[in-house]
Amino acid sequence: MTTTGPLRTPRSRVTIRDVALAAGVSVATVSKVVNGRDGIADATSERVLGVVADLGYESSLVATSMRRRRTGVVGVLVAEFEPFALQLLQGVSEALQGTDYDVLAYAGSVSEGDHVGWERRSLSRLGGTLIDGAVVVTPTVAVPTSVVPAVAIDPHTGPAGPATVDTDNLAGARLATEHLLSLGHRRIGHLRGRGDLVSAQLRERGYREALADAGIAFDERLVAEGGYRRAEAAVAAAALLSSDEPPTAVFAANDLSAIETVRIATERGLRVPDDLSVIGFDDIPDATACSPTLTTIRQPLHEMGAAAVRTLLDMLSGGEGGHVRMPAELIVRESTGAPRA
Amino acid sequence: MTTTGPLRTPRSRVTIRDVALAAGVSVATVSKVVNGRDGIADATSERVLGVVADLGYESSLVATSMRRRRTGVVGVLVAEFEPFALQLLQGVSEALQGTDYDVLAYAGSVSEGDHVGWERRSLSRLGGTLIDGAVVVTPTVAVPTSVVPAVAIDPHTGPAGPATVDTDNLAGARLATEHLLSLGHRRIGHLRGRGDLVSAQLRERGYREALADAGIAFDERLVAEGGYRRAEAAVAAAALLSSDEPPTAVFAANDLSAIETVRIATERGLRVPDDLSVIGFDDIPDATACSPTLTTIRQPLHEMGAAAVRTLLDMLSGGEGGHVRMPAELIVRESTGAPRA
DNA sequence: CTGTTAGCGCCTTCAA
DNA sequence: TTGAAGGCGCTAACAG
Repeated sequence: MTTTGPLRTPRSRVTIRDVALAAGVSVATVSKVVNGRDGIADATSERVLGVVADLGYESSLVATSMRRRRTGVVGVLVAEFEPFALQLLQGVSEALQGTDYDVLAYAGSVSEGDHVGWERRSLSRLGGTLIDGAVVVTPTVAVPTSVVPAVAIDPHTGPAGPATVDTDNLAGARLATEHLLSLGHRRIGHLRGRGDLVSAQLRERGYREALADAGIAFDERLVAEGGYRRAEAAVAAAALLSSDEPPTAVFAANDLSAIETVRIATERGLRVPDDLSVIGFDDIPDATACSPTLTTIRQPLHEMGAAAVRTLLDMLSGGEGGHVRMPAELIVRESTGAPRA
Repeated sequence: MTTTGPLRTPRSRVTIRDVALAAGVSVATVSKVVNGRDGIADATSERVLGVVADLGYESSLVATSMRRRRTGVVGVLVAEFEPFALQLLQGVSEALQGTDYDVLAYAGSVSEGDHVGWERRSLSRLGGTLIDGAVVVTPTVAVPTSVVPAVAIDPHTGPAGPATVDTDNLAGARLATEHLLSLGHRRIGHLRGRGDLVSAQLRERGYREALADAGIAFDERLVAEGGYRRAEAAVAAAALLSSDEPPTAVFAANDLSAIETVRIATERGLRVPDDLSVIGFDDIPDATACSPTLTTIRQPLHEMGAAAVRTLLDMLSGGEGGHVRMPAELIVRESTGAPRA
């Protein structure tokens, strides 16, 4: 820290040129040696490799990918590193073990705010150069596939575009509602998800259909806007619970909303599940960490990640893509029970 | 797929040149407009911006970072996307909200196997170009800081190098052992972590010290090698439980090992915690998802991620780095209880 | 105000 | 068997 000259050179990274210089060969030769191209004398090769080891040279992923077609890296593009995306990431990563692909995850809207269209931006910025293909998590708009093969997981627009993986939201919502019905509930509330998302619409439809099948009339007063988000869900839950005839059970469109509902109910002195049953959707890790643990509809996130990888690998070798729909599963835990009396 | 000519041009990504061509200006001008440099006529600027929007142009992160010094991206380098790393990643990501840094996570040994030294490789490949700084999760060797500022979380070598964040492993292990002692256990087993890691050594030392303080002689037969890994831990747990005088409680060096221990015990008809108490270390999400839920020593992973970010940001603006040690916390759940009779 | 020139680090022809 | 030249997409100097 003594010399703060105009040209700060903090022992920059070792480049191919440094290796070439030290080995007394040309840059091209080093490149060939490092990449195992043949047509190099054994002696030269050894010498170069020695220098490479000495200097700790590693080719720059960035420079390499600019010049080469293939990088051997699959990108997982997310808006934000939240539990849902992280589970998916884990599934993707596991499925990629044993292949010759590395995984790179990129959160595109960390510094930009909730900018809709982050997926397009990320895909353009990374695609064609850094990554050979992408798994895009919960894209808000159609994923352009022109830049690089991409498969969308749980796309907000439903199965549009060449390749998607999602969960059977309709069946899942029916499962949730039927579970509450089978426990004896008749006044069942619903906390909607974000109205502009296909998944939320399907979850509400499943709720309505299950009610109809059970011969229960739909009651608009039992439904509120949870928006898939904590804050919004809290307000909605409070409204629902303070109505004249509050529900005895609530189906929240996702676990985040469900957890908020439990919190609000508890604050008001209601016991879950004795006074109020709550069921969520997703089965994020928090669903088992909260108290009481949350009954929910599980989306098989790991398997979805793996399915996305299969589709992507297929596309990378010329395949067409396709749509995969995973089953939803009811996970009964502590937050649901029979209504009182 | 009809024309497989020598020059495959599958609607490649839109480059700055396409924009320049379409707008009838030079490449440099487009660059200036896009980057908000001044000295451009309003008319030109507007026209270029129009074309940019039309074509959906986004600058390539790779190309940009080759030319520029700063990329505005912080890298989180992990060996593998497993729960521990993912929690940390979430902490890092949250702490970076509101700054103008994006997050990029890279798993360096997915395609390469357990190659020791993945951190050096990843750092060299990404550093200096793609990322401005790095948070390296559980590096196995000293992290070279020459390429780019880097802070190591839970380094296997202990607080070496310019910047690290870790948990007080010694105190944590004492907490764990003292918890079992306070429940009345006297024959307490230990599943070691990987012997070459400082964290594992400290955890064993904490265990021994706590026993000594309680006046209990150390018994080598109550200790086995769990290696921090599922498979190895299963074997070790089986050995421990089938000894002549099996322990009534086990302190496993991490949650993964603890969960395996519970599984093995259950298989053999032991009830946890009635017949055997088990305590882990880490508090990964699985610790609440298993049954019975796991008593453990919590490492504050989110906070550690945040601490790493603080240190890194400081280094990025010329700071020196430093060592942060976080407290460990006992989380009592269902897997521990008093010994029978 | 705008275009030209010169690379960033690397890989791939093509000559020598 | 090796080296020189060109260029991937972009930006930072410098000319015009």
